[in-house]
Amino acid sequence: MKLEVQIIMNPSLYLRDPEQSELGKNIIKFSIQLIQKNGFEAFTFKKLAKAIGTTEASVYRYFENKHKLLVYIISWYWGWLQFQIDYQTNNITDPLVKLRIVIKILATNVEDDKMTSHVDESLLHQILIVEGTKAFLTNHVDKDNKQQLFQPYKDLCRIVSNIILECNPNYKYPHSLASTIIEIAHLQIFFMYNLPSLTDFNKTDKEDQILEYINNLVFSSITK
Amino acid sequence: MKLEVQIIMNPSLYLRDPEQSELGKNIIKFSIQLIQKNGFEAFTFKKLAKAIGTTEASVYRYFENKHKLLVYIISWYWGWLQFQIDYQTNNITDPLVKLRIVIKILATNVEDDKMTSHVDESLLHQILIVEGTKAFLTNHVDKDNKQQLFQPYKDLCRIVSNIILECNPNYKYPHSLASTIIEIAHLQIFFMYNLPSLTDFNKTDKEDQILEYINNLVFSSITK
DNA sequence: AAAGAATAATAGTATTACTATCATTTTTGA
DNA sequence: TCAAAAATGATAGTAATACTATTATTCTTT
Repeated sequence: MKLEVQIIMNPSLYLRDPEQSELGKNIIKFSIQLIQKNGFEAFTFKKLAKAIGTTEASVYRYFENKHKLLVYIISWYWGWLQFQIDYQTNNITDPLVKLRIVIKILATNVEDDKMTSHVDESLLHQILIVEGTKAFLTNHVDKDNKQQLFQPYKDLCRIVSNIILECNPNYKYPHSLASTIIEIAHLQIFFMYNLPSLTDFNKTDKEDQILEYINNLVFSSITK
Repeated sequence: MKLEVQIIMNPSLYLRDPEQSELGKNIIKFSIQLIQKNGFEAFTFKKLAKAIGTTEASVYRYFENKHKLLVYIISWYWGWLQFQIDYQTNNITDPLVKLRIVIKILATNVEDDKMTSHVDESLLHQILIVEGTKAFLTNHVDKDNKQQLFQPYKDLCRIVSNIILECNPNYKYPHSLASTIIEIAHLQIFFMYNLPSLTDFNKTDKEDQILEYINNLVFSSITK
């Protein structure tokens, strides 16, 4: 028996649901590979079509444009992370332990999850580090937001902020701290690899150090 | 008598120094206006040329491409902030007070500085919030970094991290905390205006709240 | 007044970001 | 199982972008 996890996506993100066909799944799979490899700016539907062995026109039947496709795969990742958090903190009662687990999920590299056949979460995590904020750092963020495109991100933040409040019901900035954890984890990983003088981490024991830094930041702030 | 501050820029950023001519200064001035108004993605040299009343070819004599121009204005801002920090923390001996001033400089909106005639720092700050990370979140970050394009950002972080160490010589993550302060300030401001459910701030007393949040985060972490 | 530098005017190329049309293949459901 | 519908492929075309090249004009400097 093969278990498959399916993340429910906002239909505004696509024209035709990519989960419903082989071509659709290939669009997702090869997009992740190409964006991770060459970056979002260099990514075009023409190159994607060529990699898949289909035509540009066919890709356009699934996604309006490459930005929507980026938001799709990023939202997918937020949904998947939410599932990971639910799963891995299940049955844990101590909120401090829970928060520590959550931070680990948010701040360290992931392995490919075999429960999702056409998505490589490890590549996706690398995309999130470099391209994650480009989903909303646009001049049409308002329009996108009205279409609920960022709901999975908001949901994730809400879940994390609730755990923060369990740790300290009087903490004044649970949502900001949640979004801070997520974004700082990405930025510090990026800096460590690309602009190391902006961090205090070296490439041995890398993830552990970043984890320690974020844990220190978070726990000293909420337990003070 | 009119005092003018001049920020020294890395010559790799431009083909012809924009400070040395009227056209060059107009390129900077109108770039800031257009990027702030429509976002970096919608910004083109053709539109810029039209706004200035010159031609695309003339703009290309100053800057290789629009990304270099973005990095130019962003670097300019880092240089200007460094000057602000030097200036505003001069003669202050208590490092905790110093750090508090630095955080305020990094995390709140700025007013247009009359000492720099063709640069509107207030607009520039808004550009930094939305486009700042796009300077380095590219697939050519390594090449750009080797050309020292991010030196002003690194210098700024080093200065801030030194102040952090003055506060607590045993603090383990001064560089990471410095880059965290800068980036989180921008992100939280962006979220507050565009995706408020990712923050705990509302639009009254906005800057004060973000400042409080960052101060809480920083000081609880380094004084613990 | 001449030389040199900067700018303007214009044109052109390759790529990107799409849209449209029509033929072919695959799916489906009566 | 056969016809209709849906999905895909093949091809073409457009407007905008991101440049490069060429020549004419104007502006500076000695």
